Amino acid sequence: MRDEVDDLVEAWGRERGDLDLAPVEVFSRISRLARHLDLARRDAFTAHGIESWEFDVLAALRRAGSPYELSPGRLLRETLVTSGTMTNRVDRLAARGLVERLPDPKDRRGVLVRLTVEGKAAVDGAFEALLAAEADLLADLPDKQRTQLAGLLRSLLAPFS
Amino acid sequence: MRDEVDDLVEAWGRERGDLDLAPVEVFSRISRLARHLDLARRDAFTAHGIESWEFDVLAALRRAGSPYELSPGRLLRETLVTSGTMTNRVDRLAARGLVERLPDPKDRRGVLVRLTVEGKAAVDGAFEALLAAEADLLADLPDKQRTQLAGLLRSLLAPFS
DNA sequence: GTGAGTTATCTCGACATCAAGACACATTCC
DNA sequence: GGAATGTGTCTTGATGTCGAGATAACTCAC
Repeated sequence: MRDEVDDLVEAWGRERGDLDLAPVEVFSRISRLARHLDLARRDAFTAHGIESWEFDVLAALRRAGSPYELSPGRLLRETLVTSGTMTNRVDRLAARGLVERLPDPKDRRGVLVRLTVEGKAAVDGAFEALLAAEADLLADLPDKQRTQLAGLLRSLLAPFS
Repeated sequence: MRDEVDDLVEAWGRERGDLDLAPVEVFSRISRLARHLDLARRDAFTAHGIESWEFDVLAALRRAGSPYELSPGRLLRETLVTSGTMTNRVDRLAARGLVERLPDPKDRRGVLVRLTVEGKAAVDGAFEALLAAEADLLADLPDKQRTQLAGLLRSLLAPFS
């Protein structure tokens, strides 16, 4: 079975036969899979009326557990965006009624972002759709190989933690 | 060895123990690795005075082989951006002297974008730096496992081609 | 050849993001 | 208690991208 990256490596090999292209075989596939996954996510979420960036924020709140509250600062560290972006995102999510802003009782500078009942329903539905879409992409890979793949990816990712 | 995704899966498991989170073990790692790789690319390219988007365009031209010419349309299909973006990118690359625009002798509507000598030198240097950075990320993974990983990723990616 | 439909590129307005800085409040140390 | 420093959030301006539309030129059937 051949994929896009085999073509890419072949083209580079023709032009730069002096270089060891083994890293490309791994990382170019990771980049491309990430791009395809983004599209699959977008589709799965669109069916539930939310967008990817909305899911990222709502999911962080959902994972925090009841009462589903986090500070904007914590949210931006979880989602790896800047503070300006997070202000904008929370504004729009609040306008849609999926989250609400509360004053932090412990710190008068602070704010807490809390998932509403509607927000919880939205993120739960979207997450189930995402899992279904991802399971689909994995359908052809036997369990044993999937586990092996997860393990290999973990050892690449672990140094970053 | 534990990574960020183990924490993520654990958190979801606490909240949604009813769901099979196996797909997350694969795809969340792929997304995160892609993000880390982007940062590593940025660093490697910065040392050579170019940016990631510049590399994407220059590399497509470089891979095409001598005389290093492609149409804007072909370039946007290779790099997956829209036409407005490509016009902007070619403008800026031409202003920096890394590419030049030529009329297409075969089609008077058309334009060819050609790598200059400076552009070729820039992309070759940047590609070597990228390979070195990627090889670094793979340093701890034995050859055999790297090959195995590439193979598993290929079987995930192949359906998209 | 002429006209309809297609293809290639560029232009332009809208928008989300980023990065830097402003502002308010907390905390610490003297 | 008061000054200096730290922390948390929001505001602002610049930038790159997208997407729709405009223009020019090609192709093919008649």
